[in-house]
Amino acid sequence: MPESLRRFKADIFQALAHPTRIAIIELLEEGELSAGELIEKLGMEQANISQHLAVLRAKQLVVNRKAGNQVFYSVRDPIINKVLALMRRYFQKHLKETLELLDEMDGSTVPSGR
Amino acid sequence: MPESLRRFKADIFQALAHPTRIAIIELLEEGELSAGELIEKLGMEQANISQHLAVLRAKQLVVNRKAGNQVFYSVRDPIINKVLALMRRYFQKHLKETLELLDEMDGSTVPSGR
DNA sequence: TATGAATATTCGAGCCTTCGCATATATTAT
DNA sequence: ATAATATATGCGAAGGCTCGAATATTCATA
Repeated sequence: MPESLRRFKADIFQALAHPTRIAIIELLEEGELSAGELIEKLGMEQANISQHLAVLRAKQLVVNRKAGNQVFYSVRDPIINKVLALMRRYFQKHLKETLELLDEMDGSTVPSGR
Repeated sequence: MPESLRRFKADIFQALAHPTRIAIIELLEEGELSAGELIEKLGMEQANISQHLAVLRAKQLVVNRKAGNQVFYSVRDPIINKVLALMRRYFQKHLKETLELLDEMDGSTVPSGR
């Protein structure tokens, strides 16, 4: 497999390699949402979300549809949803180690039992 | 879903977001290989491959087994292979647009046309 | 213990990404 | 044309990632 194709895949993973963008895709799994709705649900800066949407658009992970003065986004291909679903399965399968990893990587997340 | 879990997923995607690391995982799909064999097959700097292996290890995408003075690597969970297989399907499905994307993103990949 | 082979780690420079802020564009209504 | 709302884009600082070179570590063998 040529390097350029690997870079193409790598770029898609790169687009998914941000918590906010994962949140966006996961919100869109249930159906299309306007930029404004995404901003509201995520509770982040408008410009910030818009930039992340631009990244997802550039890699064509999402498509947008204009309606009036709003722009609605949706996931371009359900394969992407399947990828995220697989990741959820992976996460559940390795839950214990995941929690330990999260603990190591970020002390603020896993204090005591709970 | 809490932010920490999204970051966990994002970190895994981040680990996959590099052409060399994708090449490593794809080589390992067919069975375990030693670090030296990977270096040879990939034709890159030893230190470079070792660093990428360290990233994959840190995110637990690969596991390693020591035998003598060699270290053999293999993919930890076939789910990861499935993810890459899905990406191959995604690529094939959108081949045309992919080529256009590659063209836009990196002029060196597409010879003729424009 | 010393030596060589295999692998890992550290360090610094350059590059890319992310965020916040400001500004620009587009659409609708008045 | 102007105001109001929705969305996008440009810019700069801070932080993170990648590479190559040098160094360190581990193991087998003598």
